[in-house]
Amino acid sequence: MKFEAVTIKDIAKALGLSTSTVSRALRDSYEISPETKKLVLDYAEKINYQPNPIALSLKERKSHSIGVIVGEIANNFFSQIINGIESVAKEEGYNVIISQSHESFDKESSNLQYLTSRSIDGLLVSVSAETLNFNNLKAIHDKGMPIVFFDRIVDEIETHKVIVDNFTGAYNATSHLIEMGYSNIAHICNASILSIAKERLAGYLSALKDHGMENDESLIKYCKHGGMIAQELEDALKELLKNKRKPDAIFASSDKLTTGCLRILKKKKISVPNDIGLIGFSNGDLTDLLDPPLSVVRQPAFEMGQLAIRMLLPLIESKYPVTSFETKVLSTELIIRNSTKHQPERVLK
Amino acid sequence: MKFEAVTIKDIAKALGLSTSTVSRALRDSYEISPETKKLVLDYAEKINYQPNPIALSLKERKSHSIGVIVGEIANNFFSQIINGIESVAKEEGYNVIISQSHESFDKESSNLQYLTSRSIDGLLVSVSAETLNFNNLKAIHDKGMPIVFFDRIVDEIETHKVIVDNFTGAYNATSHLIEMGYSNIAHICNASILSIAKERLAGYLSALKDHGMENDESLIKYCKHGGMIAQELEDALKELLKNKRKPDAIFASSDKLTTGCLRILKKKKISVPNDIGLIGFSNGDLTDLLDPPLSVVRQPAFEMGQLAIRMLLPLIESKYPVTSFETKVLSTELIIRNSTKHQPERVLK
DNA sequence: GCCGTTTACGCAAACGATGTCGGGAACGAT
DNA sequence: ATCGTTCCCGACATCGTTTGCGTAAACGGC
Repeated sequence: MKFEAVTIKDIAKALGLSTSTVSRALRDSYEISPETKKLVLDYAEKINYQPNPIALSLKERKSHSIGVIVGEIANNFFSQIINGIESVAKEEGYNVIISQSHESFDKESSNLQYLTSRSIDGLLVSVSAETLNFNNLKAIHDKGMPIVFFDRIVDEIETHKVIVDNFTGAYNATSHLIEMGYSNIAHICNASILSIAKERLAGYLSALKDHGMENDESLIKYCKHGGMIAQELEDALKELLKNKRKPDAIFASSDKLTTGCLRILKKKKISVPNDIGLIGFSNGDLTDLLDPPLSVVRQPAFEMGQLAIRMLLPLIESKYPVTSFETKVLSTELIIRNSTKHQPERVLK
Repeated sequence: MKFEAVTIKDIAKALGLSTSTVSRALRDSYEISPETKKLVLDYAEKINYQPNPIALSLKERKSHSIGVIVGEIANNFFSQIINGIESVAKEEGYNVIISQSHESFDKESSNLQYLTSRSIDGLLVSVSAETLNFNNLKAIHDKGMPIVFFDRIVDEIETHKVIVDNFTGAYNATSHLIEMGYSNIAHICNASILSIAKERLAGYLSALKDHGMENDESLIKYCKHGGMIAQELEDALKELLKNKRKPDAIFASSDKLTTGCLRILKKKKISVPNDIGLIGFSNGDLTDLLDPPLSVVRQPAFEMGQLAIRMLLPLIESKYPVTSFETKVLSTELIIRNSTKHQPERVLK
């Protein structure tokens, strides 16, 4: 059963005008007399005329839709980003089509394929944890599709990018742990190929070094599915706990890894923060209510989303290929709560 | 800068054929000779031809997009529903356009307006907490737009609907509180106009009655913005705590209200579950890690999403108006954790 | 009264694809 | 040789809208 819409032709017929006249009247062209304009406008209003966006898209070769690829919308970080994107998109008359990679390379590829086949005007992408090569993205970009990367960027593709200062975020989180008295600090991160994983690892290492602590490779664990597969995190943690240098604190690199750690530690009856301190990147809205309340590195996700689309639109609307690109870097915020609070030694003081 | 796509014309020109022949060859029409078909198919493959969905939409007067209106995607309940919707949509070749009401009637109306102007084929709706009248929805539905309601349905509009058994969910939650020894059970719910609020209230009242407890109006509080405005929940709770019959347990009607209660009670240093027991509808994925772990009524959100779109598609694709509708009711699940655990009296036993 | 200019509108092509119709070529049957 | 089929394929219209161009009518200047 279809939804019958009124077209410009209906107006033309009803008023005894041509479609061109109606079209121009609606667009307030100088070629149309004020009387005719009023006639058309009033009638259009009366029958609630809505221009058909599909016809317009065909004519303009622009769909006014942009595709967004995120890990999963259930993740607060991404849902906040999407809110930022949508707030701008709506203002500017763009549609947003969201697709989720669920951190799988295959899903990401098929989403990419799907989105481009749906003729979108541009793409906002945060690559999945599993992504090993960027050939698909590169091919699409080379064909002229405007892309802006956010969060998990791709160095190999030259375009605008929006990230946070992952290095400093990780540096501060690690330094905080050190200052709280933790000395064997483990780091659980995403697949090592990811930009965010590299930067956060570097921040972690730099903080250790600056505080005169040595780097111990056995305290660094990679979760190449970003924690989407529960087992990989469980294995990583198991290895850490069996490690001859046993960690007394964990810095986790993502939302899922952080809360995942907490869940496993609880199951193993390991007390946070007394046995092990825990801090991680997270934009969850319940971290303050957890047991214990989590110390987190928070990212300005809403702003990232806004910025990303604000950078994308000029690429879409530019008549000539853009050749100069920039990478915007936003700051993270360190929120200290009880999960990194007291070391046993400190309690005794 | 635009993304130049290859069209059927390019193929026709390159092969010295007409566009109609190419079109038919691609659609494997019997009117085309096997040789020509192979020629066209091979060439199309080679230059990676993708049919333009916009042109198709214009021709077929179908956009192959459906609109979804939810409260907010940051809410796990809704993001799970969306996952369910997308899983089916993708299979069936439909696009999903998500819009968030943020529980505001104005935003819902403008989203509705926006979605219909984008020529969608159908609509999946869970009305906002603030929605006072359904005139907009009704007008759109009367014009022939297929709509399926889920979660928060609208009785006044006759169409397919998907809900959970809110009555039983609430009944079981309330009964559980009673069985745990709580006797002054408050209920915090959404705007009283909402279907879910009515049904859950009824379940709550019925459980009280069946256990020989009397209904006390002063223990029932409505949050007409669904907890989106922090103050309203804080006020509701303040009143409850000042009430002459002071509640020793709270049954909250939604995710946001449940975790919101917990946050406020913590701030007021009121212990859950010792001072006050807490249970609520929630699909959050961290409720087990909260302090205390929350007892919840969980809804099969993913299935609801799948069911909703599965009911919508026939409405869209039917050639004649559908006049017979059904309402599917799914079961909720009661998950018992510590937030409803022990009453002081019980501890002493 | 002739011509140039302005005003106000219509015609038709175009965007990419599909579908209806019609027709040329090849073939067999008579 | 003529006719009827069948097989392939092209011309054209169409979906709803915009836009370049053409043009009739009105008007003003001399």
